[in-house]
Amino acid sequence: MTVATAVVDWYHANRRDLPWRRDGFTAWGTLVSEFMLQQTPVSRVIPRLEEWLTRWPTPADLAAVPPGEAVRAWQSLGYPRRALWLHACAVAITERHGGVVPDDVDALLALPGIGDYTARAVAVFAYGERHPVVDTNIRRVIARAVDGQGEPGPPSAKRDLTAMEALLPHERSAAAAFNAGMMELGALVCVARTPRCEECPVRDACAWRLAGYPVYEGPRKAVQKKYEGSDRQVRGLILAELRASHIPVTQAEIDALWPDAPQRDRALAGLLADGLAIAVDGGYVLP
DNA sequence: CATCCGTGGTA
DNA sequence: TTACCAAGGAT
Repeated sequence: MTVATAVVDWYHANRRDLPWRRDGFTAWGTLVSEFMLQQTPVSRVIPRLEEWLTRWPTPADLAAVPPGEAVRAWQSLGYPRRALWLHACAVAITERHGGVVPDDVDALLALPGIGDYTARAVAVFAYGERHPVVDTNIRRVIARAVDGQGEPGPPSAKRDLTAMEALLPHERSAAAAFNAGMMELGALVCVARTPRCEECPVRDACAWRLAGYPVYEGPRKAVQKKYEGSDRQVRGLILAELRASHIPVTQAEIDALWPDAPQRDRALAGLLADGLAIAVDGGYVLP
């Protein structure tokens, strides 16, 4: 049995019942879910996703409201620029693609907020196209099972896609199941901290296991800066105030949110530059 | 290629 | 408590 077959069989027996895997889930739903899942865990995405798709069941529905409504409905999913990009995406799909989510990777890549991962994920999971998909889970599984390393090195789109392509089944539905299965394997079994190798469908072929689990010696990932006291935190505080208010938030109210004036000004300027806030008479509002 | 961009859960 | 981690993308 090949690695691909083992992963596909395991996936069919162990896949979680997630909203975006339901029968009849739309391509638009897939696109929204992929935006939300960019760096945000599944458990936090599910409730927001249901709300969004109930309120905006098609791209045209979202495109018809101001972008600030998207930012507000994003709530605390984090990285709120994604809400802005998703709204811009809905506008572009409505204007350029007749309201239909494209199935072509290059057309998807041309949309705001869609990069290499999301473009392929939509083409594969919404439309069943045959492409390799590479996300953080798959990079880790390949690093271990194929390369015999405990952690993936720095991302390299060409190398990662080549590695995935080499394993990808030819038949479209099998290829889609393999992509999903590799992601699910990385999410449930081949996890970052304490992998559950005894449950792994490819343990007998895993290069990392066969090599005796060598400790990773390559370049370390850049450490994420502390959130407490960061510009990100201040931006978050200001944006939460804008989301909560339906009238302009005054400069005085913003001043009360954070004591360090230069940092506060920097955060507000950043929000304005990103289009997450706009200055109006009497203060600041969502776009 | 490195850095910036939120927020919350977990070991 | 701190540090790491989570279906990335833009610049």
